[in-house]
Amino acid sequence: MTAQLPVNQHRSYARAVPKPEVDQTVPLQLSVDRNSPVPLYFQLSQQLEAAIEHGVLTPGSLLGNEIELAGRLGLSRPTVRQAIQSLVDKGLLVRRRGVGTQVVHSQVKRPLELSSLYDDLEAAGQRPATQVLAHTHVPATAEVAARLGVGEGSEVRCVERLRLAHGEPMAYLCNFLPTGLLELETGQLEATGLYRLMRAAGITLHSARQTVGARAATPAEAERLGEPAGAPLLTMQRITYDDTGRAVEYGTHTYRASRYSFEFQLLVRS
Amino acid sequence: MTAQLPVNQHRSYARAVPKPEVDQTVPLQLSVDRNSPVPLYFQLSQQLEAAIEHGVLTPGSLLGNEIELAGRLGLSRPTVRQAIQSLVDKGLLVRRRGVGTQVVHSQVKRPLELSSLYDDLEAAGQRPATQVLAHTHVPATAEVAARLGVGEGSEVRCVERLRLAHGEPMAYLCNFLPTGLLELETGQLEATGLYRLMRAAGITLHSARQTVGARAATPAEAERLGEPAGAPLLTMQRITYDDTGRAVEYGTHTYRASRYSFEFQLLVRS
DNA sequence: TAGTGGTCTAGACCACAAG
DNA sequence: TTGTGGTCTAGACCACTAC
Repeated sequence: MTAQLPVNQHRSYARAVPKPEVDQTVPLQLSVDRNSPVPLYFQLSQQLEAAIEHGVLTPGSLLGNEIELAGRLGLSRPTVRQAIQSLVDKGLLVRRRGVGTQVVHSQVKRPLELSSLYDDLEAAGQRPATQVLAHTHVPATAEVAARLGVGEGSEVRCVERLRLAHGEPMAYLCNFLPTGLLELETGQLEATGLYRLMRAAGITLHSARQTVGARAATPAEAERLGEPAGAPLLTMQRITYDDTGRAVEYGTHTYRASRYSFEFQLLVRS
Repeated sequence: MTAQLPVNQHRSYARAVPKPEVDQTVPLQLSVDRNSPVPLYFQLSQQLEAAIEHGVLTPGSLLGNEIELAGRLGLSRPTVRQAIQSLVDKGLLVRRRGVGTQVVHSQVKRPLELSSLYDDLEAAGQRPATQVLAHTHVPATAEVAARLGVGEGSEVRCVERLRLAHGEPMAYLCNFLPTGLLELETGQLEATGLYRLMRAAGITLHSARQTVGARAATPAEAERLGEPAGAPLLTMQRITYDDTGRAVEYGTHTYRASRYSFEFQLLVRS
């Protein structure tokens, strides 16, 4: 099924509260395949997202109203709304009652993801490497037990790693995991990131609580990361939960502040 | 309208992949007021959220199925689904096809909000105060112009503030705003936070891009914040956008790492 | 096989914004 | 007044899970 969607372009102008102004209409090719196993609303939202990404739907442009769009595609209005809503949730579209649905103006990227240092480095073309400094089972200290929700003194897995990029140390990672959660080989830990291994083991990561701070490096930390003594370090502690709410990982990480910073996109909850 | 909702309690046990186990049933009081202007799905989601918050719905417990719940409350299934979905989006519930809807196990708090240092301090009972060090209009440097999406050299508002708690400096805040966006009195800036003033001026904050890092304090910065020279500082840069996608604020902040850290909750996008 | 959530329809009425 | 999104209904069929 295929439809030509007229898109009303909007040219913004300097003003405290800009009003939408309709300038022209651009045809937008949309279609859904009812024989596909992909849900119809998802097909539509992906096409709209691609159109926004590729600039076919320009920032500020108005989508046609939902009823007409549904009619053109042969879908019901709730289905079209579901597609649009998913993009509103991603921050790509804004709805205004009595006005319409507009493409957001800014270069909004992705909402914050549960970031993996390994993936971040790889995406930045930094060729990450990992040295496993220690991989043991230890009794949980009071702090670790509280974070992981296990009994104090019960056995937990402890992994200490040094993450490098281009052969230079970037961060020191210390992680604790409940025993029995997954099999972990030291070789695997040197080849990829912890989150990938957990996902591959069938663990569905759901949420995490993070604390980011800074402090001066101790002599041992400075030595480990190749920084001068007293250099500023970026610190991150994180507890990660799976979809049943169990804590599946507690980590204490220190990053060379001269080499790394956290960047993320926030959406204001409405 | 009132209904008794039976809740199947779930007792978890140590296991790599825990299965739900039904132990007992707890009645849950739910009702909706059809004469209220508050949407029905919202009334329901608020009551469910309160029940989770207060421990009436315990972590791991199963909600009854959607059809039955709809019948008990005299609502349609899509309305009940909308209520449940909003809590799933908040990370409070998890749905599993063929199983049911469960309360998440962990102490998941709020998803990440666009944080305001002023509000954070106030919520922590720290009695925040602000010193306005400068409040001027200046030509935009290339960096500020790029961040705010205005022409280089065009006039922008510049605000420099020192944020204190209990009379102690906590952070140095330097912000740039497009001119004409809102009226700002120095007195207002000393009484509350910038975000509150922007919201009060009718600006709908929508998203922000943040970078968090660390570095050693310069002598001037150390002096300003009452830290020794070379002390580690936590730095944050932020561009905030409104719902039309315009950049409405660009800020460069430095925090005393000994006094402040960022804490936030992440939900893994699914 | 039975029960669950996932998806979808074809309507309806209302609240809000704009002209 | 007109048009938009916001909410709601009463069904339907399907996919997945557990027994």
